[in-house]
Amino acid sequence: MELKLYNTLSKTKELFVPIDKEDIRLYVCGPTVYDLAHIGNARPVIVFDLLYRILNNIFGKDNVTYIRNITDVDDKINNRAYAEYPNIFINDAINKITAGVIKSFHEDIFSLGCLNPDFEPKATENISEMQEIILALIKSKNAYVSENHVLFDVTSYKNYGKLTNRTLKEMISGSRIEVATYKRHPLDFVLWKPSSEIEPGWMSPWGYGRPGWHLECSAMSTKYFGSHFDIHGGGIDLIFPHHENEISQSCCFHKNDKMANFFIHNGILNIEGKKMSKSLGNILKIKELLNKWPSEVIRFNMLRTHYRQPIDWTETSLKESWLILNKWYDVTEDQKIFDENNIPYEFIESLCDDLNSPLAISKLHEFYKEGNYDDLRLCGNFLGLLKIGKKDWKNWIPSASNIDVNQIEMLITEREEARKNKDFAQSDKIRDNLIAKGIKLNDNKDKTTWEVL
RNA sequence: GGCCACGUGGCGGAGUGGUUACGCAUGGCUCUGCAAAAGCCCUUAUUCCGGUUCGAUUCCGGACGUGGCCUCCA
Repeated sequence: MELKLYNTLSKTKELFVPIDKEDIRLYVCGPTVYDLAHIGNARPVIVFDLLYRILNNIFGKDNVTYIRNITDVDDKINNRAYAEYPNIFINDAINKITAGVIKSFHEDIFSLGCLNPDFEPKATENISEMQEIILALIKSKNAYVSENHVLFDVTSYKNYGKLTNRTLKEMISGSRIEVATYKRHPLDFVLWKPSSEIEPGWMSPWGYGRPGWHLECSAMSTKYFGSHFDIHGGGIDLIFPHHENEISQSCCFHKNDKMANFFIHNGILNIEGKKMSKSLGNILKIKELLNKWPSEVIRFNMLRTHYRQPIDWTETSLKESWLILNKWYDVTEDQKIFDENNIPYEFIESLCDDLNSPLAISKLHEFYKEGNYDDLRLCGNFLGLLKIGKKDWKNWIPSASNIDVNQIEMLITEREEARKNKDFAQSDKIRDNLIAKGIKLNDNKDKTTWEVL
């Protein structure tokens, strides 16, 4: 099976050819762990989980290595640490913050059905690796020391701006930031910066300080993957400066012309047509969504839009996602076990065309229509859907609700009696009372089921 | 200002140089104590203006519109 992927480097869809088909290397930029993950954070996690599943399917799980790092050096983390633990050493305060956020992040994405990466390195655990790169870059004159900072000299790398598709001149013309005095060129970026006594830091040849953001991915990808790997992924907003700067550092350090063969970026996510932002107060946490919807609704809703398109995250589309899954769950048979290697060609083929999940999902609709429920379930499972079992799906209730399942069952039985006795006034009264509580009854041929509105 | 992406029916959302997937909603029918659910069936679309072509929604150019990046936001 041929896999085609859109490569930001070339701005075209390219055939994916692994560097070594027995050692395929996928590196994805993970979260900065300053606060509970929001639904925008979930997008790359779900998208690259899908890519990981496809790579596993084509090349074999043992031949694919997936790394998703954790950024735990960041001023937003520092600010929380000062505020919440003012009386303890800053590095310890930070650990308390990040440990909690990481735990929560793991819970969230486990709920969303994402496979674990093989490695999940943290910036704080790779400080010496980053320092090694800095030393080498200073030696090779790609970096310089200035006012206790170490900066990367963007003019020293001829391909700077290639990923972003902009020249240095074009970037400066659009620049709105004030240029720090210690920079030779306005776009030079920090590899190491000094920390005050109250800021987190590590000892280094350039004094007590901390690394710049971009450096961690160069250090961690080098550590696990060496100088050159297959795919580097992340959100589209990471193209500049993050990935551009990573490429500069890594290529100068390794004396390479490529860091990764493919750069893949997912589109942004809006909430009800608006960008998520603190000022609008519309930052939607994954946990909030998990309280309101079965987790597969969230995952399915994400996959219904192609990963490179912007996605508008709305209540309406969540409802529609729920409706479709509910329809599919009606025909699943939990006991059946499938051969995972027997996935229909047309389904995988859709996914192999640059992860065209909407087209792949249309195949599921066709399977449903044809009554081919085995392939529906098999392909659904591949996408991480239709996995929880019919009973769990049907009995799922929002965690915030005060719905009493036993009471509902009792009322249903009571209503059945009334209906048998043709006491429709009574039976309708029971149904209306439940509707008022947000529970809808459906009288199927054999029995009555209920669902939460 | 620079760079980039996008513009498809009531809504969501794919593909394609020649009958415009798929879903949701709407409408009709079947079933049903009623309602719902379920099943069946049907209708509606490629922003505009040029060009290339026998033929363009698809390729090229332009206009208009929307959005992203140029700030350590995924």
